Order: sequence, then C-alpha cells, then structure tokens
Amino acid sequence: MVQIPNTPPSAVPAQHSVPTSADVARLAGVSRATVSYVLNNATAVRISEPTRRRVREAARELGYVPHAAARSLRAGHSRMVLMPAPAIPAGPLYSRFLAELQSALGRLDYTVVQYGTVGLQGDEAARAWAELRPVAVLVPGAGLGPPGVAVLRRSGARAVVTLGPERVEGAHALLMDHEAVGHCAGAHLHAGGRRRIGVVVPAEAGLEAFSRPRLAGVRRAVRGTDATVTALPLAYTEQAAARLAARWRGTGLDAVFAYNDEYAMLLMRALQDEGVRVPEDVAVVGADDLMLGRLLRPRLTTVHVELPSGRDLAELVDRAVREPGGEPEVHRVLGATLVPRESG
Amino acid sequence: MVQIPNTPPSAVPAQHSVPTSADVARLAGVSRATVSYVLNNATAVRISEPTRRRVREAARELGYVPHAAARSLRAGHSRMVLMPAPAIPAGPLYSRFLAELQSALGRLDYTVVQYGTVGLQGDEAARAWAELRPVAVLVPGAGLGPPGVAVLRRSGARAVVTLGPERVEGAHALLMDHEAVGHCAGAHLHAGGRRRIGVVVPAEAGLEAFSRPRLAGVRRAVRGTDATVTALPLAYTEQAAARLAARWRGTGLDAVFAYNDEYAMLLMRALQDEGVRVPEDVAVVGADDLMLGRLLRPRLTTVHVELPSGRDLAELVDRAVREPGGEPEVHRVLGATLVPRESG
DNA sequence: TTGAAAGCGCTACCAA
DNA sequence: TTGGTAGCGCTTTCAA
Repeated sequence: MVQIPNTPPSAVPAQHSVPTSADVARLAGVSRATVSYVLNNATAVRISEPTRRRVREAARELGYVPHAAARSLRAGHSRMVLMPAPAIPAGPLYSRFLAELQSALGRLDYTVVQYGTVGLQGDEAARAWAELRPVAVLVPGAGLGPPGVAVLRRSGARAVVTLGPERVEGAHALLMDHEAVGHCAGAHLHAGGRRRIGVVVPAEAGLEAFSRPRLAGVRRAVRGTDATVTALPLAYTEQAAARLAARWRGTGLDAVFAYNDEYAMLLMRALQDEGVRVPEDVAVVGADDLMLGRLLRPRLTTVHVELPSGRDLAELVDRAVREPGGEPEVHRVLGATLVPRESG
Repeated sequence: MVQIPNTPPSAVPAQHSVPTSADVARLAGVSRATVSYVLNNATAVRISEPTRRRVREAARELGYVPHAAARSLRAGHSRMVLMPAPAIPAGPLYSRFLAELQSALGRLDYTVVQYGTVGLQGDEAARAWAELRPVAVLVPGAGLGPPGVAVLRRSGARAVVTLGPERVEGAHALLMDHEAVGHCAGAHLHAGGRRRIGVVVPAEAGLEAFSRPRLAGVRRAVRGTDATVTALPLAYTEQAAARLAARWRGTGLDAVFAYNDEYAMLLMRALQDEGVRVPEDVAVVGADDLMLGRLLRPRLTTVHVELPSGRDLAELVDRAVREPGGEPEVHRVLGATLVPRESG
C-alpha cells in the first residue's frame, strides 16, 4: 500500500484551513503566548504597544477567531448555560420569560444555548447535555429525575435548576405548580354558584405536564362539596370544538375551565354558534391572560399566570455557580390570580 | 511568597473531579485507546468481549460522559448546526418550522443549537458564532452581511444559509420575501374595489424586517392605479387600537391590511366597538392564517403564508456540508395565498 | 518583554 | 488484540 505522506508543515499555507493563533503568531513574528496575551488583554503581563499592534493587525488580516472548544478545554470550564429547546411551540408567556432570562444571563457574562434534543427523554437527554460540559443546566417541565441530575453534576455542571411541578433531589427548583392555576379557576367558579364544571384538556401531546395539574387543581378546589368535575379532551380544531358543543346540552355542565385562553376562545365560539349563552348558560374561564381574551365578547374571565422573573433566575444561577456547594434552593414562583371579566 | 505545589498526580482521586477516559482506562486496567475503541464501537479494531465488558462496566461505574469539546477539537469538526435564538417571541408558524427542522436535522445526525446572542448585531454576532466552529449556520432575517458570512466560512462553517428577503454573497439563501404577502393582500383588496387602503405596521421593535416588506408589497400591488396606501403604526394594546379606531372615520379608509391576524383582531374589535362595520365600511385582511381568524365574526380574510419545509432545509444543509465547494443555492420559498373569508 | 513548553480530553495511527 | 503516543488549539507557568 502506498503511503501518502502528510503535507510537510509550513509548506503551502493549506488552501482553506482555519487560521489558528499559531498562524497569527507567525505572521506577527511573535510567539503564540504573546498572541494570547494581547488578544485576551492580559493585565498580568506587559506587552509593548508596537507588538500589540502587530498582533492585532495580523489577527485582523487572517480573520482569526478563537476556538471556543479549545479554550474551554484548556480552562477546564465554560460559561455556557444550557437549556433544552422546547419540543412544542412555546407560547408568548414562556417566550417572553426566555428572552428576559437570556438577556439577564448575558449581562452576567453567561451564554445561553438551547440544545435541540430530538428523541431523547429526560435522563437520557441529560447525558447528551452533559457532553457539552455546561456550567449550568436549566430544565423546564418534569422528565429530569435524580439520575439525570446526578449525571449532570458529575460531569461538572455547577448548577442544575428544574422548572417544574416538584423538586428533584440534588437540583435547585423553581416550583411552578400549575395545580394552583386550576385551583384558582375552580374556586372562582364554585364561589359563583357553578356546580357542574367541565375542564378542557388539550388532546395534543406534550401538554400533559401542564394540563394534568390544572385539572387536578380544579378537582381540589371543589373537593368535599357537591360540585362535580368532568375532563373534556379537546383537539385544537374547529371540528373538534363543534362536536363538543353539539353534545353540550346533554352534559348538563354549567361551567368550563379551558386549558388556556386559546382553547377557551375555540370552545366559546363553538358554544355560541350552537346557541349556548355565555355566561348565562355556561361560565367560561380561560388561563394565561392573553390579549386575546380581552378582545372577545363577552370578555374572557381568565387566570393570570405569573412566571418567575428571568432576572431572578439568572441571579439564582449565578449564585449557584459561584457557590456550588450550597444547599439547593427551592422557590415557589408561579403566581395565579383570577382576572374576573364577563364570561364567568 | 509560599508556593503551593500542585497536587501530585494520582495521589488522592481528587474530590469532585469529572471522570475522564483515562480514569475509565485505569479502572478497567486497559489503555485509553482501548477505552475509546470500545465506547465508540470502533469497527476497524477487534476487541475481545471480556475487555469490552470491563470497559463498559468501568465507564458506568464512574458515570463517565465523553467530553464533546475535546472530541470535536481532536476530530477537527463537529456536527453542530447553529441558529441564533430568536430575540423576539416567535409565532406559531416559525415555532412549528423550527421544530420540524430540528427533528429533520436530528435524523441526519446533526445537533441543532440555538445560540442566545444578546446585544450583538449581525456581523458582530457572526464572530461569536464562529467561535463555536459550527459545521453549518442558519440565520433568519436580514442583518448578516457578506463580512459575517466570510467570517463564518473562514472559521470552518461548511454551510451558511440565510433565511431572509435577499441573498447574501457567499451564502445559500432561502428567499422569504414578505413583500409577496403584502402584494397578495393589496391585489385582493384592490380587486374588491377598495381604493383607500390602510396598512397596520406594528409599533413594536424587531418586527420591521417583516412589516416593511409587507407594506411595500401592498404599495406595489396598487402602483399605477388611483388607490392610495397609508401606513398605520399600531402598538399591540387595546388603548392604541381604540385611539386608531376613534379617528378612523376621519381617515376615509375603506380597507385595511393588518400586519398579521393578531393585529387584525385587535383593530377589528376596536373598529366594531366604534360602530364601524366590517366588511361594509371597511374590509379587513390579516396574515399568517392563524386559527384565531377562523373564530372571529366576521371570519377573517387572511393571507396564508407557506414557510419552507424543515425537511427540505435540512437536506439543503446536508448537501452543502457534504459538498462545501458547490455553488450557493438560492431558493424562493415563501408562498403567499389569499384565503378569502368574510371580513373583506 | 517575550518565548518554550506542558497539558486540558480525546481519537487514530502505528507498533507490538 | 492491545498499548504508546502524537497532536487538535488554546492558556499559563516558568525561564530567559
């Protein structure tokens, strides 16, 4: 077999190779160390102004960009905060929270990376995340268990924060219990004299983590009373809503708590088309307090949900990173307030 | 000054250090090479079954997770496809596209990473992205210019794809010209006999990239006719909409194309509250064909926007990565179709 | 003020 | 079938 020799070093400046700090050093006529000092503005070392200029000039000329992986490999740590990319389209509430969080972490000099984990679930996904050696991991929803947290911690994550219904051993927790949202709605409907309460549960997959607790909250609100609670699975299509509305009178329900304002609008429209009056025949309560609800007629009664502030979470992350030995913090952060309007 | 000596190697198995492949090798009593072979299922080398078992067992026991940065540093390339994380909350259309793209790229064994670039703009941001040495970069919107593309290419990105109104030198382009959306609406309104057309332009920052072309499209649709086009800046609040509606009759407008269905709903509601009849007094056309529009009364006429398929984009990326020398591909991918309903 | 060199964790080449 | 080892790009200590 014929051996093809490697290209001898410094023979031809290889066609399209990516410039390294060594290339910059060569062009500037200095050592790699000096390049590093100059480009990182190292204060511990004094480099003459002419040298600095030469180095910078060479870097610019070559279009040099440092290699983040090499840098963090050498440093032994990174400033990467990793979050799984949402698998289901995120609503405006969560989007806003995310944007706020990103900019708050950015100000603290962290870089937020959303990692698209395709098929992997919970603790398996944690392994994939751990390969990136993030300094912190933020995980919305349930799904990450103690094993996943352990993998992440073992691989150097100095903070693991879950944002979900319950805390996970070893991780910080921002408890966002959507049960309170349902409870808020249920209590309101019951106080308004409603006794046969339907709860719209999205038929779409991926929303169970929110819909189940919201349903449970309604149940808890009327526990021990004579009121009944009925789950109403509903796909987000006009046809499905029309079908549900068509059999409405047969159900005898006098109130409905929809999963959120969008499902509420969908159902309310179908009910009105069917001749069912809102709120006379049936009270309708939505959730999430979207602009949408204010524009409906009757105006939609809703549960306003208060997500944690992105800034607070950013500070929690920063604290945890600086003080990795500390006790896991647990905060209850989901506020639920009823916003009474006209629909119930 | 007292020198604190480094911990001598292999003295104490350092408290909370992250296990490396060397640790696995030590525990299994083999070399690091063997560990690498086993854990990567290297087919070129035959390793005995007992050895394999020992290695795997050791890895499991230590909770070993490979270090992605070290791996890709060694390999000289990664499978990371980088996208900037949207700075403004993404709508359902884009979210769905993104989810589809992620899973399609995942099937091709790429990893999608959304990188939260906080304050940086366009070509500066490109530098930050380049530090991660992604194999491909997908950039929605305008903002990335030829210099940015050059930086990314120089730093090893084998594919740069822009998703925006116009192509950028050196990059592949998925041309999504929102001008066509406005044109579609404008032509429809003009054909329906409307002559004084208002166009709602969001007052919110960050939407100009879409709103400006949509407005321009309406202008083009009526160019050379006696119709007029008036831009109507509108913030996404009830108050702003009410103010606009209050001065509506004075404007003499007989049609309005809203930026999207949500702004259309906001304005339509305000107009109706003001006693302006839709579609008799004013035709209303939205955009994006959200579920929302079907539920309004009158049902909202809208422009259906067809985003490119995530699968097609994934294939384009894969082609470009495999054939990095190829000519940049340019595809016109944004379909705009009018969906006539009742509001105009 | 600058340079030489070690080494972060990993893979792949070559030798045994 | 397995081990030794070079080297990816970078920072940083130590020496000059």
